[in-house]
Amino acid sequence: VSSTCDDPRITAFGMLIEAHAAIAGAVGRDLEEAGGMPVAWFEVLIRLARTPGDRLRMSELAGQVALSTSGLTRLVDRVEAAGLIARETCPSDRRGAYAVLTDAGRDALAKVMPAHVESLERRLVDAVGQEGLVQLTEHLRAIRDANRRPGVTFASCPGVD
Amino acid sequence: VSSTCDDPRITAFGMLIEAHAAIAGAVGRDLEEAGGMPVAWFEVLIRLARTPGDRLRMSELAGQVALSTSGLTRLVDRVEAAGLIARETCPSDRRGAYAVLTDAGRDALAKVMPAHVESLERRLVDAVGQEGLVQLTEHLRAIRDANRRPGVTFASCPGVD
DNA sequence: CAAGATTGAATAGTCAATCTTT
DNA sequence: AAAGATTGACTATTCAATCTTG
Repeated sequence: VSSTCDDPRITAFGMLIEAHAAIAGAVGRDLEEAGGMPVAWFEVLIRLARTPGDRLRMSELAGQVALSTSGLTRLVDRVEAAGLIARETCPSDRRGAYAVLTDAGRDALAKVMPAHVESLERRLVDAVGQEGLVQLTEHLRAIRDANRRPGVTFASCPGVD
Repeated sequence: VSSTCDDPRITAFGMLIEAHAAIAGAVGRDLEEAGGMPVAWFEVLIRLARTPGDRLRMSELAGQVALSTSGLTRLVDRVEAAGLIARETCPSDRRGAYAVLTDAGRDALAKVMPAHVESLERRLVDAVGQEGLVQLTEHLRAIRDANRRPGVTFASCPGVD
């Protein structure tokens, strides 16, 4: 039975699932402690902060945080209710909406950032090393790019991956 | 604002989230097509098939598939209802339960395996290469090991990572 | 009373259908 | 009629509480 079970591809895939769950869980707990913020919220805030104008279209943001558009709508609902982001209708295309970082959101982000970076240093860099971090990032980027969702092409907004 | 936002540690973490979602989604869709089986079911079956006796304690299995014990209880409920695994009480400690692969489960696994491996070859190996796959696996293993959940130590059952 | 597993209540996510604008 | 976003119905997961056995 076991012949194909130890296939390196299957092992790699299983490891991706385990590693993701382990570190997302651990970093999430760190973040809750530090700033009382779910890791999904942080991902939204940081993606916005990285973008010129501190704003991103809903679809684009959905792709970046790896959620369906409906999942993102609900996540944005929650973060907006907390006052950390706001919605703005796109002036040039009134079907579209932007999620925009508020001042409170910028502050919240700045507040948790040091603890978060320290958490990542400990949980990520200590595990794989400086050099490993670079390798790992490139591999993961290749995997992401090779497996983007069919629908989520969306090429507007300047590409700040 | 943007200074710390492009920190390589933050980028790496974000990439892990995106890559995981992208490939888990894609492979999951492939698997549904091929064998009509959710990827979570496959993860359960393969972990059992890799173990001597084709059985694993509930807690141990929970750790391996990256679920809480209650999450695993429910997943096992579903897979058991489909007849692919069965529960057995542990003879030496009647608090504990084993999840055991059934013949039907072994068959189902064998049936989807070729398509699954082909899917991984395309989506994983084509993206990072043969050599990359090995590097990636080791990095992920390091991350997993460095961030195991506090409660999920559980040292019984022979260790077939 | 601690450990292993399960259950209840609550949360977050998905897919399919809908609404608005192009 | 297609694109962007939202909503409704449903599924899967978690945390906290419970039950059983050691």
